[in-house]
Amino acid sequence: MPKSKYELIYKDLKDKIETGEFSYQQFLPSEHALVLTYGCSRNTIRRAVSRLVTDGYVQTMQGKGVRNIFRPVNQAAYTIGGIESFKESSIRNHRSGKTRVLQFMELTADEKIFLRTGFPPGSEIYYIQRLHYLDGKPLILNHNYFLKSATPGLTVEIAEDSIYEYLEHTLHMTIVNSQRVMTVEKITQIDEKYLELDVNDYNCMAVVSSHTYNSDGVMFEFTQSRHRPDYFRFQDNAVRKPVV
Amino acid sequence: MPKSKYELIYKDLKDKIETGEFSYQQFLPSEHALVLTYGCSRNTIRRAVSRLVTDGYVQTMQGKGVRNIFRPVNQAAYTIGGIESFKESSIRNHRSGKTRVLQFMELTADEKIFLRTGFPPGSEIYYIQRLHYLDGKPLILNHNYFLKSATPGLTVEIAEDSIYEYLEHTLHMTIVNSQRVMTVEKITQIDEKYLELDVNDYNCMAVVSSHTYNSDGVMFEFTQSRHRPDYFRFQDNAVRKPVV
DNA sequence: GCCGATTTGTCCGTATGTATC
DNA sequence: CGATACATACGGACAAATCGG
Repeated sequence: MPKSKYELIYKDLKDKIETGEFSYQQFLPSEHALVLTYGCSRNTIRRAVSRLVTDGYVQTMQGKGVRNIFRPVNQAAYTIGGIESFKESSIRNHRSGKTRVLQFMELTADEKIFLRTGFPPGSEIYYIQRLHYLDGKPLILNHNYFLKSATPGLTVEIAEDSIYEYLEHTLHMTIVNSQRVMTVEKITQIDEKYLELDVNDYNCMAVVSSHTYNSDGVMFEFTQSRHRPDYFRFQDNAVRKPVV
Repeated sequence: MPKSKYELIYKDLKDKIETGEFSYQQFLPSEHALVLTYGCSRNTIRRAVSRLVTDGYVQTMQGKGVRNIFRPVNQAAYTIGGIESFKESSIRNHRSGKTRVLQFMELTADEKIFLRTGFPPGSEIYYIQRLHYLDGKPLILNHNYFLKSATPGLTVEIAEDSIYEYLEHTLHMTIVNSQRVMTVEKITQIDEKYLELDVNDYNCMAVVSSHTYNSDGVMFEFTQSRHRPDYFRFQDNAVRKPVV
């Protein structure tokens, strides 16, 4: 599939920044120069550059130019702002990921599940408990709740590989956005057992809860990810906006 | 100061969504209709809507429309993606915030500080320890390192009010972006003392480390924020991008 | 301090592509 | 198929900030 022009330019500039073609603190070519280089309109350049800004790769300054502020140390681990499956981020970080399914069951949402997940009572749900290993170490314990009507045909085999791959490639679902909340919670006996934790060492952990939507506007997934505290690391680039 | 047109439209739509003018899952007026309503070009509408998308307020769907997916429960606490001072977020959440300065000193960066903060050895630094109270409860313990050459004239009085206000309004600095990393760490005796924690209850906490840049491309601040685990809550909206 | 050249920021109008209904 | 809606792309205009002469 041919990508859009601004995405190609974005990717090209990103590569050039990552490979050090522009040094730290150096200005990129002006928008006008990039227009000539890529043979496109200024708007298209600006779209590509604005993605680099949200990635924290560059900063733009009116009257001056676009400055490279990328430093290679940033590559590490998980980056907030995008949605990624465990399999995808493992590959991106060149690590070997494995997934073990601890539980796989179908259930009907009751009041208690409604309060936890937001799925209305009576909804048919797949509940899956999975353990994600990175380089042989159990790092993340996931409690997944999938709305059966939106994600029919889930199996243990799919859950062991990649549920997102199944949803996107087989069911042709389009995953759009995910509302996430990060908190710190006490570890449970289940965490202790499967993540090989010692409650005398760490007694709490990072928990990421997410409500995920598809392009039909359906909230089809609620997931609670429980992360080993000593390996948890989330990155983010924040942009200062004028106070509204 | 007159804001730009797309910002005004963004704010207006955001208000209408928050006050429930559009119900959950309902479609907003089409871009064309909004063009007529606001008397502007379609590009301008699209810029406003795209900010709502990154806020997680709406999702756009080609051929269909723009769907409202905002739910009031989202208002809570701190939202990732923007840079906000403690004072600003207190006001935004209609809470009473207070700041107490525990330490205020000037020092010269050595190798150890360089490794922790990224400020090269020899840099003149303000080191400030501050405790942030919300509704009378100590919630956040901050270790601030400010580059003296970029932030001259800091005082205890300023640190008790708002350092960002001083930097932006008095020094006319423009704060651009902040690279943040979230981790979970063991609590220290200092945390225990000032945040009124009991190590037998929680023995670790959420830590947000940030490197902040101004419009001169200078990394002028390193801050480590240590959050009470039982009150820590960070929100985020992630948008699924096509795999690159 | 002023002026002009350069650079990014905002805004407009238009055309075409693609998805939905 | 046509109508509608969002997505991409182009070109042009002017504003605002920066910098050098």
